[in-house]
Amino acid sequence: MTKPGIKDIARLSGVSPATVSRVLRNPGLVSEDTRTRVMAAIDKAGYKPNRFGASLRTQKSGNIMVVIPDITNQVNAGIIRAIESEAQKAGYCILLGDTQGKPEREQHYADMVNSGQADGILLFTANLPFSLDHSRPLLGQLPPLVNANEANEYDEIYKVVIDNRAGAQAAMEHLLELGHTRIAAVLGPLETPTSRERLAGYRQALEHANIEIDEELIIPGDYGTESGRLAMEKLLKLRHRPTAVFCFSDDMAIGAVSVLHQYGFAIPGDMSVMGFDDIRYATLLSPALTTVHQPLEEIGKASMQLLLQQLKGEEPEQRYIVQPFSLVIRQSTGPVPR
Amino acid sequence: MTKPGIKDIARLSGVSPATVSRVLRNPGLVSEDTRTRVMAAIDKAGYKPNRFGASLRTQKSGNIMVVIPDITNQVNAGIIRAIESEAQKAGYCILLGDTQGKPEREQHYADMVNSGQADGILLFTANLPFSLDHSRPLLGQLPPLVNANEANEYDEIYKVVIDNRAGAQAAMEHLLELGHTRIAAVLGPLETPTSRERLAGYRQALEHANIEIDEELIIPGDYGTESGRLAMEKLLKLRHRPTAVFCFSDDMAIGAVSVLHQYGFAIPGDMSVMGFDDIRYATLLSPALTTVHQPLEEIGKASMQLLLQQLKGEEPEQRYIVQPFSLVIRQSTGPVPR
DNA sequence: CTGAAAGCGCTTACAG
DNA sequence: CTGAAAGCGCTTACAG
Repeated sequence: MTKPGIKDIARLSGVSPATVSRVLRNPGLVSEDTRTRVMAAIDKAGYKPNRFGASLRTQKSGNIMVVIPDITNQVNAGIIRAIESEAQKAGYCILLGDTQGKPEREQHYADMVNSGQADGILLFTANLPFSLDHSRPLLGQLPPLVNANEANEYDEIYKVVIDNRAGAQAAMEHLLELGHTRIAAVLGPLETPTSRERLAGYRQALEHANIEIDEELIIPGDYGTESGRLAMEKLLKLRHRPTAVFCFSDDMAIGAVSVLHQYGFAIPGDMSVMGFDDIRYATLLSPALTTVHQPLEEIGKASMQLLLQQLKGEEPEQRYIVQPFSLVIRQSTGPVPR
Repeated sequence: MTKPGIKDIARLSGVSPATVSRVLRNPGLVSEDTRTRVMAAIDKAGYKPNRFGASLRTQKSGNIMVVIPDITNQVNAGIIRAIESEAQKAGYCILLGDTQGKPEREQHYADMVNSGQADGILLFTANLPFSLDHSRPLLGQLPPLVNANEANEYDEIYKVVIDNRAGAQAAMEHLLELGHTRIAAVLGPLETPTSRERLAGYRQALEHANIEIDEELIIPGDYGTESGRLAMEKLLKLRHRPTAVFCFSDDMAIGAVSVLHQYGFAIPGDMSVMGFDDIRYATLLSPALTTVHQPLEEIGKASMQLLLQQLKGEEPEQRYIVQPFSLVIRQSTGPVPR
């Protein structure tokens, strides 16, 4: 028999299709005797319920859309891994949407939720690709949705984040304690609240230390390795160079380090380098990278749980889940050279 | 109106649901006049066809299952990115299945194709998670399927690969030309044909050069950074150390390099290190890693195209697509120390 | 070029 | 505990 259907199983086990369905969805409603008989037929025939029929009836796809700017990014990939694992446990599948940073693709993936292909959406972007009527409460207009590791401007939206400002402050305090006063910052995209928060932490730490902020030391970046390289090239051309640089991502730190090595500078002898993220490679660099650790697995898990609660129709008690960061001091930072 | 259906659009534009469907699926069959009227209604109402209804009728999900052992791996992630992009262009969505190396999860994801949730499957693993009757031709028993970047034992199965043996040989020849004769190999998992091919290339190159193979220099590994570290620890303990090491992945090379740095060895002064993959970070290491470049984007594209052809019911003319590798010589390899 | 009708494979409220 | 029936939202062969 090719591809048995629910009717085939019903016939094989001498019950109605309704009962077969119950055995699968709601076994408690069926007598044990019937249940074993039906299960035997299902196993024997290798029956897999066709999801379309069920989905059409229940209007649930069993899918979750994950929208991400770049899957090759280690931070994103680490979070997705945890998300996927949690989703699988809960019986959901992950639909992957790599936007490559393009808003129209974001839109396209958001539409899949509208067309019922996914029951909820996990967003790694700051942008909210849904048309909103701002005069009405936001939550009623949106599908089950969680922002993972990237905040957005709407307070009402469920999100899982770390305290980026405090993370940046902790990083800066470490550098300040080492005696650095000329500390450069290599930023992430300033459209993202995450990056703005880190910048706020940077400024705040310097202000607390009564160090005047030199805007020349604040270099734009996009979290990518190449922008770290470019930023370091710029910093090295300055007449009055910094003695430490705080990169808002490990990738940028890796780029910065490669430029320093290229020109023969010692790290941290000539310049200290601080990253952010603690990706898998951070500890393997030479020197091993001092950085701010983000708990990717926990962020992924918590995001999924927040979404799962919404999917069940529950109202999660908190809109924000803040995961703890930690400062990981390795070998790329050291005392000010003199 | 909440969530307009095809009937709503039909009523709004004064046609039958059948015609609305035609406008969307097969506009050529509809008069221009009707088409514009219907399109206007669709736009106005913000109608998105519900995929379940269509899927149930057509028995096509519009999804492609991608089964991958580890999404955080840079090689996999790079290929997926291209796959996702191609899939999107062709109107397909990607269902992501990270198996975390567990066969039961592989099985689970393969089942989604059986239950109709995906129309085809892209496999990054050597294993074939389908029950097969080996007395019958293989292809009739399988859904549309492509092996991406990892071969398996079945010749009949569509796959996109590079010539791993030749890649390994090219790597070895480079080291041999530099005068190395004691060259260690750090292997990938030997269940995978990919890794076995690379090992064959390693052996072949040494044989061609009339160098006796020292089995002590062949260290098992799993492509991960940690196994690269472990392998290098072992090699350094040898009484008669190698002067070069060929790691079957960049990740292992990165691990090996970190151990060499840790103990103060110069690269390539004391030991040359060769990788395989050319991940994004290879060029940023210090020293920049000499490695075998795999064209990830092309592999992803070709895999998707091979799958798309099957999905259209075409028979692709070739079962194998072999993508070109290239040897990228950077700074981590140099002449034998003396 | 268009419409009426059948049916894809399930689930579930209803009745018994 | 179980069955008959309705119906989820589409698509498409058929008829005109």
